[in-house]
Amino acid sequence: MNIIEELQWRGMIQDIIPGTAEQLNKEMTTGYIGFDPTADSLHIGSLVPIILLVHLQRAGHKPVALVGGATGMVGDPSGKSEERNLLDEATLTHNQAGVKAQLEKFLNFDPALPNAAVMVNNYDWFQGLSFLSFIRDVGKHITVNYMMAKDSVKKRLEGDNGMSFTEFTYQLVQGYDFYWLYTHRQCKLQMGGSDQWGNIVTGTELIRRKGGGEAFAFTCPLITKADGGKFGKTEQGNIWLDPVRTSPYQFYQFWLNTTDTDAERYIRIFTFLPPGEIESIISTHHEDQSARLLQKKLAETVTRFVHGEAGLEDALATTQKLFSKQHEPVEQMTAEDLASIQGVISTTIAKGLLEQGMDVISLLTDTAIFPSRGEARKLILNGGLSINRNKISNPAQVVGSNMLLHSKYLLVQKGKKQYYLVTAE
RNA sequence: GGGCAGUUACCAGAGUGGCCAAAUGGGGCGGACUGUAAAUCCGCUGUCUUUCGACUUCGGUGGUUCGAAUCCACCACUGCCCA
Repeated sequence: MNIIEELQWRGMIQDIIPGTAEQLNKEMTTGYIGFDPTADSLHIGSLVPIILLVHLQRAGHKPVALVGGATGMVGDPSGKSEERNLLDEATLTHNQAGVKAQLEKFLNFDPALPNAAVMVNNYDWFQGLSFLSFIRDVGKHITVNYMMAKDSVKKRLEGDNGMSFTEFTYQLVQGYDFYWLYTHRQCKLQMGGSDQWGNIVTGTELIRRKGGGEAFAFTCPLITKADGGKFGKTEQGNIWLDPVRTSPYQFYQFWLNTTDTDAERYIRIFTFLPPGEIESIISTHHEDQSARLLQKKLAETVTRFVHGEAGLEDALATTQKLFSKQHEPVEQMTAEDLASIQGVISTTIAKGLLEQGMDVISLLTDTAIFPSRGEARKLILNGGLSINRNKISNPAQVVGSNMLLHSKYLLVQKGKKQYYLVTAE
């Protein structure tokens, strides 16, 4: 299986320019993907492009990770129904640094390698480029008709939010990136999400018209959920790659909660397990779906990839403590068990308050487990709240220090899966 | 510059003087059932309050009125069309 065949098997190729596979078989090829610095951490959605670059490098090609310092200033209209807000320069600089630091963990930048990964920032070549020379040297080669035919543009013209000139220009800006990398770094391949196809093709077009060169590209389908919901979102918000924002435990839980149908697709996309192994895991899973072997393997593998062995161990240990003996009394957990729970949202409360006894609702809002008293009350009335695995059904319930486990902890559950550890101090 | 339309809760979108904390749908959260799955059914979804109820909200600011999301004036923003 060559790299393209493998990626096809994994369901990671949506559109592809003819000749791409041949180019990759022919010689070591430099390929790039752009990352937008819209936040100071990448999230799970960016994992796919990262994985594409890793596949590329594993196949012996040279990956280039482009941080979009310049494109981030413009705003990509692809897939957006509204004009984006522009980020200020300070935020962008900060975000670029964060994104860069994360990318460094996944690719091998060792300069001794012939196909060492490289990181570039398109701000470097845009910063000195004047508006006039851009429209003369770049804009001249692409017609407005061509640009308007793009889906991302068409949608916005049809919708009622309009589109600024700035966003309209985006595809040229990104197209120029490809051209620049083609001429300066012999980069012949661009990859990306399928929403990038239009931008990518503008790049290959520019390379062809302006330099008479040939460039290649393919895109990966956007990751969806079987139920049509947004991928990568939970009650807590986005799933980030930064362990400070999303702990390894929460990250692991995200994957573990994947539905059966999604898990079969995800394990191909998000892990590097060889096809044979994936097929055998899937068939074992079909024999006994309740064992959730597939989800466990997926969660384990992806967590290890992103957070390393130590992060995975924390995630597994916490999962074990919280879910494996769910029906046993919580008193069996030792103080060490509780103290070492990693990654669960934890808060503190003054011990004095508990000694006097406080009502549950105040406890829940004081610890920020709930933003409002009404919401806490409603959840209790709906039967969704437990403390120390005992359901609380009375909103007026008083919590005293006698409820503290090892005279220090309270294990609060919002629903079945969301745990909070409250420490009295 | 001119004309027209619009701005409502997380989103979409009703409401056009009191019955409006504001229909409906989606999303979200919770419960039951399960396998920390799916499907299904049920509840909740502005803040405070055990309940009654009180308070803040319908782009902004003023005004008319006993009473405004609803009427008027001005401002801001957005879209469409004409120049």
